[in-house]
Amino acid sequence: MPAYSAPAIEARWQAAWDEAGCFRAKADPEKPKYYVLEMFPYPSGRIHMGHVRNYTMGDVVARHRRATGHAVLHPMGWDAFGLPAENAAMASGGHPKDWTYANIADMRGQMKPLGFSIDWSREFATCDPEYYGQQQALFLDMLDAGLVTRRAAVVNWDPVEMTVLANEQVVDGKGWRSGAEVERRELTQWFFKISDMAGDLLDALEGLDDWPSKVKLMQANWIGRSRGLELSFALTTPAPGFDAIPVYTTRPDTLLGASFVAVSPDHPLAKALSERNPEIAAYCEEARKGGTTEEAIETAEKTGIDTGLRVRHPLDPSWELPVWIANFILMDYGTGAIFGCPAHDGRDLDFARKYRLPVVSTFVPVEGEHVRPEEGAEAFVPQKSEPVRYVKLFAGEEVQSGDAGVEAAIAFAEGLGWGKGVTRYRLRDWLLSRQRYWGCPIPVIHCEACGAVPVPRDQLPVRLPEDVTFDRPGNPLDRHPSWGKVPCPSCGGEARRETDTMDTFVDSSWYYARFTAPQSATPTDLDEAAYWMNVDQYIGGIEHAILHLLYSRFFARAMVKTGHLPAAACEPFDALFTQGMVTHEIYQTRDANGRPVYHFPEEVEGGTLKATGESVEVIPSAKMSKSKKNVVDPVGIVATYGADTARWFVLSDSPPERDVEWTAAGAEAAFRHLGRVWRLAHEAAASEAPANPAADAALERARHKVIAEVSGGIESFGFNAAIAKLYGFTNALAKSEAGAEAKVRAARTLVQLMAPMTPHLAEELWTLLGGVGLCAQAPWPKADPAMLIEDSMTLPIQVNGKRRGEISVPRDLAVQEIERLALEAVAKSLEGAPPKKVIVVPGRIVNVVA
RNA sequence: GCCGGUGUGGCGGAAUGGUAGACGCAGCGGAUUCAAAAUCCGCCGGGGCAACCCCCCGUGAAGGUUCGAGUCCUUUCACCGGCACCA
Repeated sequence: MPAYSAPAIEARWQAAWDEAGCFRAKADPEKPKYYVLEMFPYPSGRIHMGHVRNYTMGDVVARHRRATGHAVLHPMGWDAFGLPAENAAMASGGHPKDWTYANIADMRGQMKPLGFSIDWSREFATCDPEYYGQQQALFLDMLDAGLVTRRAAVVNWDPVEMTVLANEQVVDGKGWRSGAEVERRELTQWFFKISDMAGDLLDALEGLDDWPSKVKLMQANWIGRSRGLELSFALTTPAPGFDAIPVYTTRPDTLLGASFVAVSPDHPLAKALSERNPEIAAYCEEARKGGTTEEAIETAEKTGIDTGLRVRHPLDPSWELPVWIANFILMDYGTGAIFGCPAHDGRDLDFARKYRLPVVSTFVPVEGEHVRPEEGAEAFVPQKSEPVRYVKLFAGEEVQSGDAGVEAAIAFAEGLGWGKGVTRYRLRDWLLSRQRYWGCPIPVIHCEACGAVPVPRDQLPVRLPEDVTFDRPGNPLDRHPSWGKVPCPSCGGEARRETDTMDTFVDSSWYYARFTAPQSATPTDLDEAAYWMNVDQYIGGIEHAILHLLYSRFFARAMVKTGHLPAAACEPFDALFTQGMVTHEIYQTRDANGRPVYHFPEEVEGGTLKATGESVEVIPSAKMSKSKKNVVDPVGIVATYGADTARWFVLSDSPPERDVEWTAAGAEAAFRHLGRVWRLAHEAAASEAPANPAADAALERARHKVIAEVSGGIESFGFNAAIAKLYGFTNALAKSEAGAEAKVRAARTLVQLMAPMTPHLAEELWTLLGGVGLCAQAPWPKADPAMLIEDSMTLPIQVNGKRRGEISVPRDLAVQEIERLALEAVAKSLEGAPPKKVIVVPGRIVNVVA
């Protein structure tokens, strides 16, 4: 028997699959179709274990579906635009294009040896002009359909580099390279009008039965539908151009607890006041420092400035409230102005305490002790569904839920005409402009006479110029000598190209549709899209739960609206699975100054550095990252153990939705197990043992059971559980005294069930065990239901919920008889006392209440 | 700060409200071997007991619902993901 050696077999079977064209996606009217897609990778240049895990899961699904008679589409591509390519160009002087395509070639070379059943003929990169040209066509159609708009938006501005920064380039409120304090600055930008679809995007979540409920919940909270009141506070102090401040509130029932009105530093009123009042201007400038992220704004210390203006309370003409400008009010949400009710909002309370503004409770709990916020307690913010007792009431009942209070307040305000109930969404329009080079150019030409004019479709794609340099900060498109100078398509006069490129989320919002016809001369081919869409199973990281998935759902709707997808594809992903990360321990020593120094796992052995013998500190597992050096290179693992071991390991130890910790011992164990299967298969193939009726029947029973368990495990994404069952069946086969024929049959089933996870090993042993053709093309085994039924079973007996014995009974024994046997079995524990009650859960358990 | 998730032996983890710890790793004992590697067999949550039986404790912490809770509810702690220009 030859020893198990992956290098000897894996390349050979990959060639055999290629030659047979096993993985070419072919429409077949005789078969149900199945489209399985994993989120495509960013071409960083190296694949990592997270990729291996993600694509292995998709591959298991794809291979299993092929075996169960589906026409399968399983494509791969590259999410190839983005910042890292420009950063690399700045750091080492190359060109983003060269860097990106070289990385793609490297990564493809690292991926192919893993044996994924991918239809590589459909591969594309989003930076291919053939792809982004179609994206420009889509953009123009969306522009025509009224789905695109242009207006001002706030960006991170680095005042030293004079350039826009991405959020990740802002560290502690400062530019990552210049170290200068970042400012929030307004720029005119392009938007997709996703907020027009907010209601539909929210309501349609309900129909996504095969999405994780946590993802649907996160999306629902992100879209954030709220019912509230829009009202205006009339100014009692004159202000130029303003006689009132419109405010939106989701808690109009707390209006009698209002103690101030506050506007965003970006509010028109704040801007107007800044022009006349240097103190206010200075405050607004200060408040605009720091990054644009919601996190930065929410966690910053709350500050404000009293404008000196006063407004009248709508419920009491004699009641005046001060108007503040405050840094925690977002201009993007509602009207950019609020009324503060410190008693029932934590942020307002912090603000009120800091600036000694009044705190007035409007409701208290219905019962129980309650310390009011005005007496020093925390803000009282119960769930809106919870009933509370109103102590400052102007509408509805004294005791009512917050929801009822809100509705009563809205009805009251509408009745008197000083406010109106509105439904608002937290979801903002999708800002798609980026002031960067390495992205899809926005196909628009700006003409002084004609405005923003679409590039004529016959001039697409608008290609990125290649003669650009990255020796300075800022967008090379802006400073390119000739690229931007074009005649206006409308009047022929002098005009300029738009130099903004598209957010890379645009690229990944429709690639799933492009895979159905990747060479089409239009964005999609409707026949192909109608056949292959929707994606039956989408697999990727939980970090994409909100933005990528929401944008893709929006794009699918936009593509339906512009005629690029059939109506049925408006929800592009039928089923979604979010997998966990691959983690690893971190090995750290310290340099002379006590700063941490990280070491790669392969440099460490037995808690010490191989090179110097210095002992390392082991930090618990975290997501693999280059900076912490806790990465394991799949290429090395494949070279040492083979692709099958890597694939088996990433699926075996953890449930797929959870993180998995890569350990050298675990990889070793996976390899040993594959070797064991290898030996058992060879032993079975060489066996001449005569039939052994009892053992043969037992093994056959176990064979049917494992078919049922593994099939169910794969279908429900219980890959780790399926693998545990395969371990169990391997043990059963090893111990079995069955004859040669039964053992060969069992071994053949074993390798076939393993084939989705370890396809190369499976092919080799399939052939050895007399399997016909390629295992990759063999039909999936079926379990005989009759073989799955056990004749007798063990029932545990509890007394007061604690296990005190067990009985073995025929599976269809009458309940009375089970009860009698159960009482007999636990007679000792009952000490002669008659039981109060006996609960028999047929087929499960008996509980005696003593 | 806000939204979402996770927490079970030395470790990764299993368990439709029904025998907690399947399966694997590590460890321990044994077989095989001149020896080792490889392989095979057995044991393996904590405590009590001479001991199989048996008894007590045990699923981050504290309460609750239930005949019965790792699982459901409330509070709380820790860690992870997202927060709109990282992908």
